[in-house]
Amino acid sequence: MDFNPIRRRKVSDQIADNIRDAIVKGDYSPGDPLPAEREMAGHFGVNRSSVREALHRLEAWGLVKIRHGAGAEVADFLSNIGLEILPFLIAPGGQPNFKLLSDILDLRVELLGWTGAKAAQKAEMSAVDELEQILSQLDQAQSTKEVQRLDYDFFDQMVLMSGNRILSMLSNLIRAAYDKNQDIFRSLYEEGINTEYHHRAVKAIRERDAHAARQAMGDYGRVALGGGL
Amino acid sequence: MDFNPIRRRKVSDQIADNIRDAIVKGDYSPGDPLPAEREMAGHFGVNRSSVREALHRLEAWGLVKIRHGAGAEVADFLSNIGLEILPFLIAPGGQPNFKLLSDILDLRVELLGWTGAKAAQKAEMSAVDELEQILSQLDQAQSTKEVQRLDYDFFDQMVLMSGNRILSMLSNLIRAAYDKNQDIFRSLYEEGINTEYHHRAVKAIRERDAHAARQAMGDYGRVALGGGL
DNA sequence: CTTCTTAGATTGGTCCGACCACCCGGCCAT
DNA sequence: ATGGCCGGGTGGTCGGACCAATCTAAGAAG
Repeated sequence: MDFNPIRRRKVSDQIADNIRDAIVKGDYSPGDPLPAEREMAGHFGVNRSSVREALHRLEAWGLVKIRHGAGAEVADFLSNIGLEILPFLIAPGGQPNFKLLSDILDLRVELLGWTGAKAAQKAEMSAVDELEQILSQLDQAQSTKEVQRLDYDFFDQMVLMSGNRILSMLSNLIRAAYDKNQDIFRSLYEEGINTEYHHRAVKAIRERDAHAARQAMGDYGRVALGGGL
Repeated sequence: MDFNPIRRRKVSDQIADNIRDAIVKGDYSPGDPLPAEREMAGHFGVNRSSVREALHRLEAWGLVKIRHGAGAEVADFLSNIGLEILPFLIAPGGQPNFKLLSDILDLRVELLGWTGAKAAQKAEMSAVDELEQILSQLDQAQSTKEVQRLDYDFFDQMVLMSGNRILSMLSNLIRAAYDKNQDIFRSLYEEGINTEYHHRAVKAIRERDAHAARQAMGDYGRVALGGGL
């Protein structure tokens, strides 16, 4: 038996994806009115309830604004938008948004350094062992894909060690953005990576040297990631 | 004209608030099953559609997980949760979550410094003028509430000047968390604030001295904000 | 006894049609 | 020009029905 899995998606999910893509691709700009619920339902050939559900999900994500009696319109982008749709903003319609990408990398570089420092202050030694284990796997990794995944795992583990929950949430979002656009970020890893910085960071964390850990991770972000774009 | 606004809330909004509060207060823990939609509808005396709408909004925020045929359960908190509900996590049931508060302040201090540095690099001079204007208002402010608001405005303006959109989104979320819990954060401002750091930061930004700007804002975060909790 | 099957009950997903609440624009009397 | 009225369009809620996925427990097979 070797059939493809049956992919069953909720109607409302598909509708939501449809509208979301249309918005991030630029078919609708902030302030533009969206078609009425009844109209969309007719267009898609589904019940109005499903359209409503989709529309309300997009509203919860901050993409659209719904006003009773006056219809729905595209919300003011990038000001109050939920970070959940960040992954979809990175490459709308396949075209990478380089300004946004560089913003993300900038922030990540900063957070890398801080995360290293915090981890050095708070980490349990058992967690450091796990971090070292990930690093050894990273050293032996063959494929680009594997290197990419382990590099992210390394950062995730460090975030965990920092003990800051907000940072965890934020890291999850950035990770989601990376995962959904793997091919775009892959180019950063195609020539392999230099794990010298990782080793410096682990050493610094083990010695509880926050300053050195910050330096190591910050250098890594600037040299390995920042230069790639 | 000085009337109070008439507020009319959607049924589904009230339901969503109800369930959200029950969850963040701890009446339901991650993994716990929620009552069935039909049951809730009967309990609240509303139609099932409204309950569904509320439930799906909470799902979009990452608070609950809905499985077709198996009911809804509280999602694994704080791992994949949307940052939109951060404001409600700060003081569930009126009890401040000090661990979370300190996490937020920690992150804010770090971001303050970075924001200052970025602003020094990228800011338009006209924006610096606006920043200075906010600061002069801050110097003359009388009430605690006013000081609090202007201090936030000062930071917001600097975020704008940094030009990083991700930082803007993040800053909006933190600001929302502050606004919804003003009374908790007010204690930080009750003895007035020392605007020395603000002045140092403005001066550094005007001279495009990124290092000095980072130092000034970082110091402010550590001394004025970090010490209060 | 344990394990597997299966039928029924439970729950979320979708649909339909109806009505209410609200917003907007145009028309009219003032 | 102003305010009030009204009608059409829109989102919000309702109730009821059926479909689809899941769970549960009784019964069959070993």
